[in-house]
Amino acid sequence: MNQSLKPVIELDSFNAFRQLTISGKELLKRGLHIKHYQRRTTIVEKGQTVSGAFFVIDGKIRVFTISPDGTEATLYFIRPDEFCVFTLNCIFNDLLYPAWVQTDLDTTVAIIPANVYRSLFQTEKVIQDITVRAFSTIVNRLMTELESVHSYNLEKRLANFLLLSASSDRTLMMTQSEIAAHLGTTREVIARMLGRFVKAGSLETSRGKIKILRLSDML
Amino acid sequence: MNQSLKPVIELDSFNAFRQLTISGKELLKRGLHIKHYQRRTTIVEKGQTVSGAFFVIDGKIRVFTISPDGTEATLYFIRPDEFCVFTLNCIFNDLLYPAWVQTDLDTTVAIIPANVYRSLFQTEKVIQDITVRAFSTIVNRLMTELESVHSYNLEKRLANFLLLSASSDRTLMMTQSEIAAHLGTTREVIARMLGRFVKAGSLETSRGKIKILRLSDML
DNA sequence: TCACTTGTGTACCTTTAGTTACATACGAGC
DNA sequence: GCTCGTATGTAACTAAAGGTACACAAGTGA
Repeated sequence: MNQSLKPVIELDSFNAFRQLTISGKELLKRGLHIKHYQRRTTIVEKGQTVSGAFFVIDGKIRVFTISPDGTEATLYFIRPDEFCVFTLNCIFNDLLYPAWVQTDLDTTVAIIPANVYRSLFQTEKVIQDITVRAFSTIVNRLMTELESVHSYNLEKRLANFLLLSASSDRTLMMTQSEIAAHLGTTREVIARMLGRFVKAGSLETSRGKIKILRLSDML
Repeated sequence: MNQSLKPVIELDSFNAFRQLTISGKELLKRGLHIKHYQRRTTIVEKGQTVSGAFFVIDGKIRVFTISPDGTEATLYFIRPDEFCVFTLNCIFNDLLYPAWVQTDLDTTVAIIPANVYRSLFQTEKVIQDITVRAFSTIVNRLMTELESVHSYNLEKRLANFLLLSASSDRTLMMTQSEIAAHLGTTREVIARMLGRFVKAGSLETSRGKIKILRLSDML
């Protein structure tokens, strides 16, 4: 593969990286790795050492925990143009990765080696800003999630999840098992709740697909 | 104003602030406010605008949410020498404060106005490092909390909370209602579980006080 | 000492969520 | 159309946690 060309092309397409100084760009270019993963690939496991900062170029990544009994629960998603904050965390504090990571779609990731990222953080204002903004975002997401876990019952959280996950045509291509994994519960419970929503006329379900009809009744 | 002396004294007692440049120290000194609060005082409410970065000098602060039905749940504590990350978050993103804050003990707080903090962040390496470290810490705490909420039942979380909160003599001066507020549940539930622990010989309880006898049986 | 506030113990009931166990439905590929 | 793996629907049961209600105990202060 002619990978040598690719990083350069990719780099210029991000506002963030375009604002680097010349020497910053040089440094970054030398260290950067681009990786492609297929949908539903586990790319990091809990306890793994982290080689660098993960930056999502394209696709979508899911960060989740697995409890002792095996049920998963999504902590947050990483979308294009975002850093995986846990990798930043590991880099700055020399920690092991604290969760599992899976691609949710076909995904392209840029990996900036730890020492390169730390150097850039020292000297490049853009990187400092991006870092702080990334941490900010994730703190908000985690807090919101924690708050909603303790404030709302599963039905409300499910409704909320459906609304947030639905595409613009109010459709959601996802199986009940997948939904259950996001919310940290089991398939049967989701089936029961979706059943109630269907009975109330709020949803239509079919195999691997949910269509939202009336949002108002759900929340 | 003869307040000008106080910040200087306080300032020098922190490693972090001692490492500031001369101009950084000047800037900080001009803007810094020191505030004292009594134990159990609500110092920030959700939705409030935040004037600056809160730094705990002495005492202990509790950051918590309140759900629609009125039950509280502790998100995390802030101890001496730590920043309140949510205030940093508000400062960098111009947000309203997302939770409630109460002093847990008599507490002294340094408040660095938003614009001063942002300036310092631009130029002072120490502040950049402190900021990132503060964010790191909180991301870890929130993630751990989220993980344990979804992985463990209330009894295990209670046991864990007791062990972490107990002083070195394995004693905890706290009422059942307070414990309930930390874990986001009700007093009765805590009473029931403590009752079970007592029956099992793991604890001794008296009014406003819990003594841990055998930790091993609890986890 | 006595009234009062605050904290504790506990019994009973309800709701919510997780578990077990099947029956059935869909749809891609032969 | 038929087959088979995967997805869904659902009923019955269990467990966990919250809610109600009240008795009682331990300090507090007039």
